[in-house]
Amino acid sequence: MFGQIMVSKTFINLAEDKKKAVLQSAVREFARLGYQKASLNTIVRDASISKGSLYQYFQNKEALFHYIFEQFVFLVKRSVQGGGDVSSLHFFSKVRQVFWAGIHFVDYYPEYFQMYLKVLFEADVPGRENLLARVHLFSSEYFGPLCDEAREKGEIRDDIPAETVIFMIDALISSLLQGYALSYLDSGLELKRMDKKDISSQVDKVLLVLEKGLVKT
Amino acid sequence: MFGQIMVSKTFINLAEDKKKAVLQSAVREFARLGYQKASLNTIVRDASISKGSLYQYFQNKEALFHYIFEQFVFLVKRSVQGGGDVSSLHFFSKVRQVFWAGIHFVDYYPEYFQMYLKVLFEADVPGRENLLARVHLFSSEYFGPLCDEAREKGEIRDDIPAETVIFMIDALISSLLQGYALSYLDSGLELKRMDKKDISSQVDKVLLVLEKGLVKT
DNA sequence: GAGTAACATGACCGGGTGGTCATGTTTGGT
DNA sequence: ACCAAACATGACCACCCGGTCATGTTACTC
Repeated sequence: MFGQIMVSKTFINLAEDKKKAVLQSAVREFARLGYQKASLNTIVRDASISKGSLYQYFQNKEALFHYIFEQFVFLVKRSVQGGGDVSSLHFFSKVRQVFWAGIHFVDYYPEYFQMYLKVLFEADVPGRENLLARVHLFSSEYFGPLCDEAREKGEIRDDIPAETVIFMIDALISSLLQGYALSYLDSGLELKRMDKKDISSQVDKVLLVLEKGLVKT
Repeated sequence: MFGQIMVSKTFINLAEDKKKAVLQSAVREFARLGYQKASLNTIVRDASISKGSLYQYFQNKEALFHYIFEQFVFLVKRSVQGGGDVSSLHFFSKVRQVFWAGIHFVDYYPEYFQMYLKVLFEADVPGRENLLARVHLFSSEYFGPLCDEAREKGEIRDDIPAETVIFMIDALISSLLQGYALSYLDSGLELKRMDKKDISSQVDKVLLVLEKGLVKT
């Protein structure tokens, strides 16, 4: 939709290697410093191109950034939805799948994820509300039907609104991924140091509480 | 402890009005733009002082920022601990108290809270890990004993480690406050538009799930 | 009221920024 | 072989930054 506006055909037609180098340098810089502080000078130096070329590919800093964020959204969707057929699973198993999709995303695209976190808390990113809305829209479009279905099947209680359930799942996944991606955000779990098996049992514990509650039965 | 180093006695002896003006301008600017992008020029303009004066009060930008963050930590502690005697309450009532202390904190000190959020996701804040560690230390020092006690009393199940419980409470409180403070972080609850009564019932629902789980009993 | 110490001021500095553009180089069609 | 169009280059621009410092102003002591 924005494709034609934010990136020139010169860039589209570029050799694949060069394209990757430019995108990778840009993602890395945006992940490191956020939108405003990211330096185009650094990006062009890292990507071994000239500044003039960058401005031939993208109209300006904003267009470059939006192009990369679009890539991020695409990768997120593919990660969550590409996890194989899920329709036969129990509600909590589906939620577990999403937890794991998140963990894998951070593993495969750590810089994209960190860039996203930067956008979350940087005030003057152009078009930021739209960018974040797109991510959140995906989240509620995905979990909303899941909740409704689970409620119909009687898998979860019906005196808690779907929005509240989504909120809690969102909060727990976000915090878990943030702790996993950035150790200093970890609130005591030390996820960064765990191997996959320990992380798995952590996720299981969180889901157990979500399912059965903190009070022993 | 750092008091003598990071702020001059000239500033301490300043007229209360002027002191407040300087601090307020600085907090506002750091909240708006984060550490790196915050402009000392803007701060001195807002506070109606000269740049030279600012440098007579604080050694540099970093010292000013650390002084303000220290204020933040002090205000947080006072907000959570100053909520009256709590020792006789049930575990979940205590947790509810902390939720409310957070809501009130955001109401009273929105700029301090936003500044804190900025620090969370800004990479090159000097001494950032220390700053965040101090906040998190307080959180686990507060909730740790609470969990242990609740487990002894049999108020919560004993097959979930305290760290996991703290992680979940932390995640839910953080997300709730972030959604409350910054509407674009809201994941569908629209907390920003609620009155206190609706927020209260939202908190209750989250705590109900935490207590009894999502599966109907 | 003179003298001095504390405090206030803003022009100025080196450096980095996003963005521009005249110039040079490569490419491909004929 | 030639030429035009597409692409690459980096010096350059205006602007803003954090930080400095010579100079001015205020306040207090005797």
